[in-house]
Amino acid sequence: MSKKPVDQESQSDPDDLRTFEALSADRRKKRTVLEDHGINPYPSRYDRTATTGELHGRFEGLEADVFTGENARIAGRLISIRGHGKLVFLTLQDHAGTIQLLVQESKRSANAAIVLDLLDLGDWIGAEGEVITSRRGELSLDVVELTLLSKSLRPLPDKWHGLVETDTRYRQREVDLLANPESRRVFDIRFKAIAALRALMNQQNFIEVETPILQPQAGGALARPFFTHGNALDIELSLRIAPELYLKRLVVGGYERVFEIARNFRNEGIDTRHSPEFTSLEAYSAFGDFNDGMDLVEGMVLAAAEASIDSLEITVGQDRPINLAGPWPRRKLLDWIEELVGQRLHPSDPVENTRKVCDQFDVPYLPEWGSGKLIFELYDTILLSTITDPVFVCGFPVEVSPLARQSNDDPTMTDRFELCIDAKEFANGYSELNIPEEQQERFNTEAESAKRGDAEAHPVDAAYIRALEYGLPPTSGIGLGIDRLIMLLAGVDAIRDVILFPMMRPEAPH
RNA sequence: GCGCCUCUAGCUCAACGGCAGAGCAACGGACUCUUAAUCCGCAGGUUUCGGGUUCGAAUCCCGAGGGGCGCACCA
Repeated sequence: MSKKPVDQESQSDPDDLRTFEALSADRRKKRTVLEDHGINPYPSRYDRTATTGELHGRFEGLEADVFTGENARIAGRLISIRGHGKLVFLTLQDHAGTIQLLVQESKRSANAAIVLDLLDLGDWIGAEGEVITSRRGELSLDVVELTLLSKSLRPLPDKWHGLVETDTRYRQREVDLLANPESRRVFDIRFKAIAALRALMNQQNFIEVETPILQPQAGGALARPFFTHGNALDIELSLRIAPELYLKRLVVGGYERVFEIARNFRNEGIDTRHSPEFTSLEAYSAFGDFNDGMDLVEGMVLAAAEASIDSLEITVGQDRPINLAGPWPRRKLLDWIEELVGQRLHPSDPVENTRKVCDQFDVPYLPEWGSGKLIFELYDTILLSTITDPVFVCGFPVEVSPLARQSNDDPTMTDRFELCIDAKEFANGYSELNIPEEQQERFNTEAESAKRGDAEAHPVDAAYIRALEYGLPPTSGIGLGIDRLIMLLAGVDAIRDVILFPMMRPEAPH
């Protein structure tokens, strides 16, 4: 053995390496030193007297270099340190925002000096002192006492760039939230919008209910479900794809106005606008029809916008301005299609004719689809993409609406609408089909397509038919896609940016 | 499912066939008004993983894994 390896060995002393392990070890070591000073790095509680938001609210507009004479105790995460020898500036972040701590050697306690010396970015701390403004005029706490509330053992992301990698942002949302203000902004919009929707529904006398997520048979929408197994009953269960059928059974039971903010699960593709797990708000209201549904949806979206962003002007992505100002136009689907393709189409048309139009516009189709489904495909591919500002598209073929009531003047069409904004569907609603025999027939038709291999056909639901036989009043039903609404309000393009913990492949073991 | 792109220090990014670098964070030091503080110093790497080509690979090729974006299905 030569001398060289010995030198290398001493240089690779773990204490000297600045690898992640060493960064973390530094912090553990500081924690130990704190304990040596008799300081508990994980105290059980802290009495704060104010939040950053309260302080900024109360003392906004003070001149520079003001001593208010008022003491405060605040708590939060340490996100920045700017040292000047005997004077140190800290930035503390709590749920409401940030505030500057000014720690002067001449003012701080002996304990505060020890804690200050052993702090790391990311630590949770409590600070007590006088509310002042700095010479530059920034509201600050002139710190007398510093308390460590919880030691952070991992280094924070770059304070300027934050956490950028989408993979890590989604997998470790807690880090994304603590490091990226933009991410917090998006979720604040989400929580405010949902709270506003709840408040609106309560105010309109809707009862909030909960219906099964584990169901013997998933219905209420056309989608592929997830399956699981229930051990106790030894049965196969589906995760719900929509709460619709159970909610209408509650209307049968006498709850005239019900709604549910429902997590739905669909075993389908993941992309920027689809998540296997997503949230919808469905509401059912006895004695109304689909026109009432449109009124309700418009009110919901406007209330959510007002509460969360206080604006009806939105820019989505880089450059897609949307104006939410109502009232929103209500346009008949068949009229609009006629404008786009240059001829009047109808579900009762011979299917060859409708196929010809689809060919003309490069809209692909399957041989078993009738004219109604083909018209819907034309809507989905060539009409939807032209929409920017909100519009209700009204009147959909029976063939693609197995749970909607037939129009009074046209048995091949239903009283159904979709709300479209920015080339996406946001809400769906209709006058509910409440004639048991007719519903049974619709189910039978769906069962036939299932037999032909359509994995998304609506299953026959005997319990639902039985419920209808007890009598469902005329009912207006709507479903609003919450995630897409939040995307719109926050102006983001990816559904995973509005879901706290989106579904990801499990992390690879190290 | 198919195609394209991507993975480099804890974080954000360079280097694109020729010694693996910077900023932030860290560590040591100076500093009582900074706020992306500043200044001096020091350190930090299995370039996602496994093969291959080459005198030489972060770089080129093949494969695996993670992620992203399109297309298809769906809301």
